[in-house]
Amino acid sequence: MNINHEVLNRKMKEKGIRSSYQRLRILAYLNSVESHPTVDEIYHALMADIPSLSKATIYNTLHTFVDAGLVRTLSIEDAELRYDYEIENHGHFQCQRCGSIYNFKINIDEVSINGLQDFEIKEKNVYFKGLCPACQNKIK
Amino acid sequence: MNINHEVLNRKMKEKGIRSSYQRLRILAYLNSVESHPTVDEIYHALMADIPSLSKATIYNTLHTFVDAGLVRTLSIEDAELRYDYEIENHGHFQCQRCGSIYNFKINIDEVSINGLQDFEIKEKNVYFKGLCPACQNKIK
DNA sequence: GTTCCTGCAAAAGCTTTGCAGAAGA
DNA sequence: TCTTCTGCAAAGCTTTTGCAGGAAC
Repeated sequence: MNINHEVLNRKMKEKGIRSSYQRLRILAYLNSVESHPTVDEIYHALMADIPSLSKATIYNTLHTFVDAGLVRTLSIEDAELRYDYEIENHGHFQCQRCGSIYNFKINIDEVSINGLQDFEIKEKNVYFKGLCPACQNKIK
Repeated sequence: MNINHEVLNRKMKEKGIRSSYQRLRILAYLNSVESHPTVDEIYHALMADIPSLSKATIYNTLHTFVDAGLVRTLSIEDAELRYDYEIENHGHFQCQRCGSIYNFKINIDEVSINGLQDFEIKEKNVYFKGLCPACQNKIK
């Protein structure tokens, strides 16, 4: 087992999640990719190594991770939910042509808002939509 | 036909959408409610007046509206899409306890971002999650 | 008259759930 | 040993699609 896997196993135990091979591989995959994969993408990526892997297991595992605060969901008007290993505040940009999702840095706390005086804010999300550089070139 | 309906009919024609009774009623409903209804909510709200109304018609109509830029979709990690008559930039707050969605004012353009130098941004969305005032009181 | 919309039904796709066997603590 | 997880299958939901009849232009 490589060092990264030990770190991830420790993270799971810290959150009170029992470790298993499937859970470790799913978490490691989320941790390794920059995209924000759907359940289907995770499934196809791991199927080669874990032929017995079931989609239901991926759904269950991701719910466990989300409930524990280990990963979070991200939805940008998609039919499928996407999952994000990063918990820290950052924005997401989705290209309307190719569908790819990119991260960007944003300090949302410096912006002024109005109308949430008595609300308890626990999570802030920002997502932009438009055209990525590659797709702008293709359209020209 | 009331004045509001005339305005909405004109709006549809401006966007090149053929008018119909169902479309008018769906658009009027979106325009009248402050919530951000799902297809199912729209369906149940209009069923009493239009017993023959089909869900497929609502789906088709909303796609037509979205494509024309008359309404927009809004998704906050929900299984169902929600629809929003407001096109202007504003933020959405969803209560994690009761699920209600509230609008708030935010001037997202005043915040600094990093990492989207060559991207063409067409739409900016902000959504927060947490507890609304009513649910904070209930928990205490 | 031609075009496009509606409603029904069926299909497709994502997600959840029940359960028996297997694996982890 | 006891608890919890996995994988399969089936079910549940949301959304899409094909088509005949009807409404809008």
